Amino acid sequence: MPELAEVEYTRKRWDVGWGKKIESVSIQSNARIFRDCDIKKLKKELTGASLTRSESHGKQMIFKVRGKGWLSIHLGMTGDLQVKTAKYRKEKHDHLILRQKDQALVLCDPRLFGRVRFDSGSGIPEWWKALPPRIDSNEFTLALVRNFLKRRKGSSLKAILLMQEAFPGIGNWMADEILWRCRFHPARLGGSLSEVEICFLYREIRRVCELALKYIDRPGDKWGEPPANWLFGSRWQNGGICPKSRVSLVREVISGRMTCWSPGRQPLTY
DNA sequence: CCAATTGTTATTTA
DNA sequence: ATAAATAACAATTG
Repeated sequence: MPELAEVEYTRKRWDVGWGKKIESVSIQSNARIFRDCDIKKLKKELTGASLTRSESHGKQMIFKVRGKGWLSIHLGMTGDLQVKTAKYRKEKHDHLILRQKDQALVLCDPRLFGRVRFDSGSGIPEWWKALPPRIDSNEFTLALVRNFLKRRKGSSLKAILLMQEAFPGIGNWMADEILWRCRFHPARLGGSLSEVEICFLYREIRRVCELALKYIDRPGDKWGEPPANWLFGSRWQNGGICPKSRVSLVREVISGRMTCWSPGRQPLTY
């Protein structure tokens, strides 16, 4: 479910717990999301500590645990962070609950594709520093995109945009949105783009990320939605209409992922 | 019972 | 050997 902007929104949900002591920690210890994690250590280090700051990077989130280390969370497909009252009772898919005096910080994840880890030490973990350049940073350059397309010249554009080692935070709906704006068929191969088309792709990747944050990551109990003239609002229901060309949208599996595209503006021509 | 799900990764195929 | 495709992971919903 969550892509770059939804992750950023969700990360901030726990901001209300900053600096407040974690009185107790409850963990569903056999959950798959802890597969990279020493659960006993996690519980020991979090109990009595407090969170002091956090950030996100693509689909990853990290929380600083004062004096102890770093808690990081990937939400997978169905993960969510919530804030409940102090008396909240654990529900079926809750896996980590940080209980504070006046509230409970809850991680729930029905499908368990998420991932939790804990790193000791005061400096941010090495693996975090080694993440690929954020799409909104100066290090995310046209040359980076050009080289990556060349390296993956035999893969579809759809598959390429989903590769987190180059496009951290882009997921299924954002990939479709970018290709729809560029007017590229999602099955086109990475090696088929002209220099001008690569520039186009680069620009729309940056723009969709920037605008997704603007529309989705806004204050309130629920994240926002992009405007009605995006593909986003029409892509899920069958028989959706392309907001630009007014043609019926197609939903089909491309490179193993359900993909929505518009025959009215995304021809499969090179 | 069958199909489908906004993510990642191990395994298989080419 | 590499790159790309596919299956698998788990749980729920239509």
